[in-house]
Amino acid sequence: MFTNKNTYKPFVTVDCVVFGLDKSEEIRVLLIKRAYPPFKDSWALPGGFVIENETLEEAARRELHEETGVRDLFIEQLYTFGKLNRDPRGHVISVAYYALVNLDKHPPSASTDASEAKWYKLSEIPELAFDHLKILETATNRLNSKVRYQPVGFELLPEKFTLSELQNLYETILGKPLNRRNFRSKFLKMGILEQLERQKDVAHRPANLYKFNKEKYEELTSNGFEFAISVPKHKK
Amino acid sequence: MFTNKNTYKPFVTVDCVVFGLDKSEEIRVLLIKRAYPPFKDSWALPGGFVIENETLEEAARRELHEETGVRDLFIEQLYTFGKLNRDPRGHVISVAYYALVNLDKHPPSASTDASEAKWYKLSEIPELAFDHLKILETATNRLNSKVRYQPVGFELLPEKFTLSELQNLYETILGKPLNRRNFRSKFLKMGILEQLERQKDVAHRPANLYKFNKEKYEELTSNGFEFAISVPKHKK
DNA sequence: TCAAAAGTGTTTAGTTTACACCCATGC
DNA sequence: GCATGGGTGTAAACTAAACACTTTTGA
Repeated sequence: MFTNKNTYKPFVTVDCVVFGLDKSEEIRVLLIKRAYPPFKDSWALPGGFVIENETLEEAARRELHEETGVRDLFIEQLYTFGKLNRDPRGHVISVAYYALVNLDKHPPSASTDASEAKWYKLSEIPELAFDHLKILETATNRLNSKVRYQPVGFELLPEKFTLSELQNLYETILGKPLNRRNFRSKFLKMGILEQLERQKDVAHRPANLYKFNKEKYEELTSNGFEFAISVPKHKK
Repeated sequence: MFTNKNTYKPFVTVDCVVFGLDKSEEIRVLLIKRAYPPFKDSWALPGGFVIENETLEEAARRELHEETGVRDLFIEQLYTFGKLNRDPRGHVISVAYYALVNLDKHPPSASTDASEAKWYKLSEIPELAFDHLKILETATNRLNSKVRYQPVGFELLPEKFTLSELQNLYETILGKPLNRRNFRSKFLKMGILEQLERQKDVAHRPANLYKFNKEKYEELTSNGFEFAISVPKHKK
């Protein structure tokens, strides 16, 4: 070791903002009820201390699995929070991640470490421990800009989805109504959706199902294609 | 303290990618020659350990000042690097920042802690310590997308600049030639540039000088304006 | 036959791209 | 008077936005 033995070390945690889309087509966030102090019994983002021999992303995935049972989801680093008084235990730096998941695959249940885990609608977030509200706000902002420039929305949908479901997702995340015809033609013209069979047993004209063709997306991208969803300026 | 005394703590450092624009209109990066092991005498990004009672951004600004003498520049968090073997001293997590600065204000000199500091052209980066090349690549990618969607380019220019200087900057960062008339009309139409007096003592028709009107930009932004510079797809 | 959601075409406005010539200055 | 970079107008192609009616199914 070359470092001075007295080199100061803050604590390092990871926290995860897990976004999920339920059947009612609302975005929800996974929160856990803290089983131990500080903030015992408060709602908080799943997360915890980074341990030895573990990268940050590994820590995020481990904590998510331990506290909520979910595994193998789309995850990306969000921001690192290092304000001095964000944690009563001392100088605790939190590397925040956000994750996207489809709720059909990961139903609202599974809790092990934490005393409870629950999917909350964005409009009904309870008071949160630490600076977790700020982390959550940072994550929703990031999600909002991310869906416009990268095809991450599909992570929230089931593998097969209708164009209406896709549009609903975008409207929910962007908080604005989008024109149906423009939305459809835009996505279809991109050529990144693979058309599948039609819906069955719905009480209306059955919609076509599609899946996201990742290979095609990557091929187009490497040829200069840029994924972008424009948001009308004058509609609220 | 509520934490178990045995809670594991990695080291936490900050590293800064400082971009500067010199008079020859090339982007340069500030590197320091390391005065101590590990990687003694190697070139590296300025940075160092986070100390007590200090936020991450404070640490980044302090290290920058100590090692290179520069102060008060535009700085933003980039990404946090936490791979296990990125530092021979053990588990060292680095929170990276990037900064933008005009080289006229901060000439290539000032070194205190480090044995040497130097502005390198992006095309002539020497071998770097740790994973600093990766951090630098992450930063150039970020700068590339950032200038397209936020008016940060002005941070690299002197307060008063010509439209040609602005265009040069964009061409350098984006790595593509832009059409002069389209570039000019686009920026002028935005209404975020304030026209000043003309250049003096140049051996050609003197150009108009402009400055970035931040208040105007913020006013427009709050009314739905979105800053965006499109990059022609078919030109290399 | 009705309700419910799917699907479709066209016009208009705005933006992006591409292009070539004259202008003002110092030397 | 010439070299140097500054400055301008316009047409064509494309993209975004706005709009209303018909189709298919299950109940």
